[in-house]
Amino acid sequence: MSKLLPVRGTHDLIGENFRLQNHVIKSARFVAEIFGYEPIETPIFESTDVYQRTLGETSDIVNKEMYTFKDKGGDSLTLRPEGTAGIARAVISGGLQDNTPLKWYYSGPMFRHERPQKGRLRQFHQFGAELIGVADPVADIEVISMATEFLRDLDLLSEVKLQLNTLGDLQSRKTYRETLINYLSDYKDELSEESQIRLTRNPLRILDSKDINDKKIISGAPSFHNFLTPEADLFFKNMCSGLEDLGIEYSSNPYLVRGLDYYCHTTFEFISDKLGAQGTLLAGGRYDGLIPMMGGQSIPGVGWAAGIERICMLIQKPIEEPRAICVIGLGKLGEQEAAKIALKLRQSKFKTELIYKGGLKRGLRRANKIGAVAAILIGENELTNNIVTVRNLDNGSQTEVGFSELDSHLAIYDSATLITD
RNA sequence: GUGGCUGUAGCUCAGUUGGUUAGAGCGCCUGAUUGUGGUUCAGGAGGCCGUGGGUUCAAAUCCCAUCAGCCACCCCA
Repeated sequence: MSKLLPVRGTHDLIGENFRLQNHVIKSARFVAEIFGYEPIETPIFESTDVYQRTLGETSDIVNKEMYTFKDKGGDSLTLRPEGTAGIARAVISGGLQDNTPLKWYYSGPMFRHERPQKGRLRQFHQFGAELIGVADPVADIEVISMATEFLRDLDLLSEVKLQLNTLGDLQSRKTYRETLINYLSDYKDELSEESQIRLTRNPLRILDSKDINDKKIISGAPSFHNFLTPEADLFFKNMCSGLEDLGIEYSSNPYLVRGLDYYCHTTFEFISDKLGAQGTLLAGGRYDGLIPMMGGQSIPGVGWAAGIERICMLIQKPIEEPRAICVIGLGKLGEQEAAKIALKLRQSKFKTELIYKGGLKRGLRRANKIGAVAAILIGENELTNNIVTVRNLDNGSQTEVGFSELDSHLAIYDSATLITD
């Protein structure tokens, strides 16, 4: 047993797992490009206050989950725990506030110091999309529609459910917050320990408590939707009907409360029941207050982020990769020729595996192990006759082919072996 | 940060009420085939039984501690 292990909550991404993640990210990029979004990459760490100011003083992310450190100049820096705050910072830093709408997508690692469990890591990957500068619900609709198409392309739409809620505008939230505290105070002693703390810090979050008793109390609570200002109510209704027009199925969950402070109006989550306790695989909402909160102009935004690892957990079928052609040279001259042929194949974009050493048997065994479609054999016979032997590894048939006809002969394997992107 | 479960070969796991050289399957290596893979057969390598302490004539097995992993709470993608 080695003592050299990856840091808790991190792991190495190798082979199939890596390919699967790449596949998911590739699908997401593809959809984002189709929707007219542009790629952006912000740094993996930011000044600590980028997150501290925006995520909310009461959020757990700020309170206990951030990887914060001082650099050699004494500045407090933080490994990004999520993507949106950094994007908002980039809007301001880049002087892009007059260039709206900004339509961006990003992907990369995020860091949170949490206790790892199923679907929860300390370094994990997100893909996200942001639409900045559009106050109308068309933006919310587009962004949700994009998430839907992303999941459809991955064949996951039947596995997930879309839940929607509105947090209203500031006015709505303020009124409701008071009403809720009023209501819950009567039950204060019956609430779970955690919810009693939430009551003073962030009462809205009691709404999505998992505690059975809390749920009972909440079911009698006044409904948020009755406290929406007419504007907020209209916003939500317009968005819902827009989703319906696009044939997007959703259910309304009045208890869906996002954890981060900058959300307002729309919140949504795509949820699966196959992921254990961490059922949310893609979530987002509207954050009109974020950029002004950071000192920028009053620019609205909507967006979402998807947990790549969580999405990967739902994908069962293996990713199809091109199969290789193996080039096996025998003897010194054979090996030299093999290297030349391998390069030619590679220049023709065939996935090519050059066998470095060992005899024919070893070479073929390796070819079989990596699932190659064919092996090209170059030994004494071939060298003296200026040919190569092409062995079809699926049926064992062999063909002798002249050097010049090799490319055209291999065309029969094109669909299996060519690397196209 | 709190709780529950689990640590035996590269991987997945057996290991009876403590008892002598700790096993299997898969994988790996060699050979049956010195120019022919996948199947088969024969053989081989690989273990401080997570770590440290304790009980005992004797510990993979019982006790304590510690570390790690998983799952859950919390929170979130």
